[in-house]
Amino acid sequence: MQNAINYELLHIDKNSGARRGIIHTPHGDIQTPIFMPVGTQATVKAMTSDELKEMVEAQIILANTYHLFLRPGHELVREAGGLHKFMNWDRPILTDSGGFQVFSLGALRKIKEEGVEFRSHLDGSKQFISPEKAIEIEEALGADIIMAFDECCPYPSTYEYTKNSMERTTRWAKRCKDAHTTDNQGLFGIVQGGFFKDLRLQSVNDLVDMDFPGYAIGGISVGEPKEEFLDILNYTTPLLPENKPRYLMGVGTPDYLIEAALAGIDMCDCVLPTRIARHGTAMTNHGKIVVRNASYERDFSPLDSECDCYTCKNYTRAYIRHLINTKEILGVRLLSIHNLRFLTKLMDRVRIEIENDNLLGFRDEFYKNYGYTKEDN
RNA sequence: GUGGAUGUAGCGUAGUUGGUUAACGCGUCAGUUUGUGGCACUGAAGACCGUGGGUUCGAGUCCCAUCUUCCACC
Repeated sequence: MQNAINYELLHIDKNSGARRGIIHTPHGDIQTPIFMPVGTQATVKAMTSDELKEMVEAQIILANTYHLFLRPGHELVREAGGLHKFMNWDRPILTDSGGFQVFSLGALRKIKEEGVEFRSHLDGSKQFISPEKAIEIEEALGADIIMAFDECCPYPSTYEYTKNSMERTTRWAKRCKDAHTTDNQGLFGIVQGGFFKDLRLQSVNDLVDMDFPGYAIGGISVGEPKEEFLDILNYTTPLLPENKPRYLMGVGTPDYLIEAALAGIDMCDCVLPTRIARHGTAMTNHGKIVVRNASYERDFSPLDSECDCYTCKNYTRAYIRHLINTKEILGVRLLSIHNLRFLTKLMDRVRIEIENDNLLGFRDEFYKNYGYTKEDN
């Protein structure tokens, strides 16, 4: 079976582990490192496809298996012609498997070897997702990159719990691979093992033996101190094969994205830019600003004077504050455009700095402007 | 003019038979948010309880007067 997903390594930063590359997918190429906006329910909240392409310049977006399975149902999406057609997005899509919901639904689920029993957050009905079921759903959705069904351990978890969970995730990864039938989708394995290096090493080795077209690091950025995040990130990433894409799940903030790239990560995703946009916060080169605060009431300057996005070129902080405080949907849209553009632009810059072997230098410069040190969050 | 209601935070209200720091919603102010369960969550400031007397150990609560606003009647 020919791989749907192929990674082309272009350059490695001489002063760090950072790498510049291209991921070839059935819906086009992705320049890496890349930040991927999250569109859980087949929509990056408040954004049209055209806005994502023209204003944000997103190269790939995410959607979620669990949510689309519950509503509208994967069979309906299949009938619609797959996610790309359904949501009018012709660039690459990645679907998360529902593994994160094993973690985030907490009390609403029961984990067994066979799979996970969920109680639907919508109507309380019992639902069951196994590795085979997750793949069936993901194949119906039709994303370019599909994720194995895993368990994301909470922080902190005991060694024993983490080990059992990680080994089960590995068995599930094998079952996902066996269940996977399509040849136009690349199935990525997910490295677990919590905050224990020997478990991370074991997870990587077991998954690499299965030969996936790409690997993700899951189970970090779940509430741990930044130091522990960096420790596991910098330990785990170099263990992954050089000729496959590496995806760090659930990151994040500008500093985490830069650290991830430095470690040799190619892809990241996070709800943060769109979520904080909906709650009235903007990311800028000088730190985040809570634009709904009174200090911006008469601030007629753009969110970020160095930003070239649609929002910053056309609207002021005072106006966006007014929109957010009056709960006008345009406020959410303008902030979402800005925050997403801010991160895609940040990653554009990261790619250039890698080509110049200067990502470390850029990190220090960025941290200085952003107003925090390497140790801060 | 007569009778009846009404007055508690910026706004709208709750405050049992009188009993510690007068409650709630909205608003205001600030903080949180990392493979989005819900999309919000957490916290703070803000009230001489219309005013003046009185009863009582103690009054937002009871009594008297007065003012405000509203309703009905003349």
